[in-house]
Amino acid sequence: MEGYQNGSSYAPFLSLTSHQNHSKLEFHQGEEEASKVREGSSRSLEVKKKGKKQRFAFQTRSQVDILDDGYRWRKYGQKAVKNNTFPRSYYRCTYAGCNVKKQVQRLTSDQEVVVTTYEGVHSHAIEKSTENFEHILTQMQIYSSFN
DNA sequence: CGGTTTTGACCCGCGC
DNA sequence: GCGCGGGTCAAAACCG
Repeated sequence: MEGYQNGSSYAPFLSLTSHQNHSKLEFHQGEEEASKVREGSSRSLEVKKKGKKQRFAFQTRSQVDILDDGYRWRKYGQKAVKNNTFPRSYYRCTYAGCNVKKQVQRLTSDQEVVVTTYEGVHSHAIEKSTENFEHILTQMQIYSSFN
């Protein structure tokens, strides 16, 4: 992580935490993702991104699944996971060249708790004001599931 | 009319 | 080799 640890630049999505030192944010620096090349198929999709895939998960108490963090997301899938009655939604940043993914999941035990997982780093500025999301940050809790 | 959501199919890795 | 679990695609519906 270089460049956005002081909040001077945009973190994956937590730029607004610069003044909120209350929450300790833990980034999960992703490992290098191996190149995935689908061969022999009608669609030859190659993911040759060298790869730093940052993953970050947290949970909030919200009654709505969609947390507006200032970016524009396009939903590309929804799948139900085992051990969870509620489905998990997959979103993607619609900015060109910005392949940030985000996944929202709701706990089956606590229906009010929504687990949001970000994956990747945004390479562009936020369009909307983050005041809304900023308020969410104050109540959000870091999901310490990584080891 | 354009972008986004929806929803089932497809695909892939892993365990048995 | 097959089945399961999870992730993604893509075409049509939908909404401003």
